[in-house]
Amino acid sequence: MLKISELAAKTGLSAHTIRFYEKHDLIRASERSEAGYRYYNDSDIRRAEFVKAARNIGFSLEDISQLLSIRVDKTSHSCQEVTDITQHKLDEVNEKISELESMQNTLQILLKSCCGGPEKATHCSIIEALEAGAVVKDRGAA
Amino acid sequence: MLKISELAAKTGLSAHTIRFYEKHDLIRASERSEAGYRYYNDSDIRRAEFVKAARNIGFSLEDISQLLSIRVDKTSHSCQEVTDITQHKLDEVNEKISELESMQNTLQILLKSCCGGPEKATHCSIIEALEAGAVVKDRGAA
DNA sequence: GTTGACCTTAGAGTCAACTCTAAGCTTATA
DNA sequence: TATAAGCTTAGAGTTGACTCTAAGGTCAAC
Repeated sequence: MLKISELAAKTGLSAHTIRFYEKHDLIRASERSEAGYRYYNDSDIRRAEFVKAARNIGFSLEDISQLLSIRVDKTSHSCQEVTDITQHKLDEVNEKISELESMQNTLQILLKSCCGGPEKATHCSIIEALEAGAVVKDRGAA
Repeated sequence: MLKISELAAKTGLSAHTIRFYEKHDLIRASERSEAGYRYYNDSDIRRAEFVKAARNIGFSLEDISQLLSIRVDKTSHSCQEVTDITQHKLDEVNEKISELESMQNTLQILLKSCCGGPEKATHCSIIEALEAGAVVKDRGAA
């Protein structure tokens, strides 16, 4: 049985974050001491580690909430539900990557075009490019 | 001279956003009608388009604020100041891309490992991987 | 027996960049 | 002239994931 600071040390989450996750039903402390201190058993610890692993991969708390409800009752859920969540996350990640690569590209071009020296910025090609509307791609309603 | 909705149409920003940018000193309306309506002249419009271009590339409002102060007094600033801002942004973008690629990688591995079918999730390999601590990389204090 | 580290709670604050609301003028159109 | 579209303001709300605060109770060590 671990106290909250011990669970924090074990998972790499802060005690604050653990309480915050509890409020959102992601982590539970099966027991409490008489004084109200949280105590985490093995099952609680595994659940907390599951949450941390999912978080590291980039799943949102909402995603994790769904994954947890699958985890606690595996026979009522299919693999497809799990892959749907995972695929959806991958789609999001892929989209963000392309947005960022587009920015990366433009930034690299801008950097190459500019001397970057102590010269006055009077004819700075980066400023000029922005004035000319150095358009990459409108990120729209993303 | 354009009214706010016309500037909005021209730049692709919303009127709300234009007012919001004004509050943050990014965009100005050089004139106002007697009733208080904003009117944008050519210089205002170019400034607004500069802001939009910089925003599309991914610069923060804070970055843009700096770029604008260079733009309005180019002789007091050097190209190096501009490339510093740009390089810093590129570094940020590069870091986010690697984080996302790490997530992408893990998600792809997870998806490949799972049947994704209508089978019960009893032995779902994605859930199992998360239980085993499918660690990618701690995103730390980023 | 007292310091200091640790725990509790409810609730507020943070960040960035919007986005919206309410209440009330102004202007253009039919 | 009436209606609708458009403009004004200050200020509040949104999103997601924390992060911190205040005020106080608990526990281990010296």
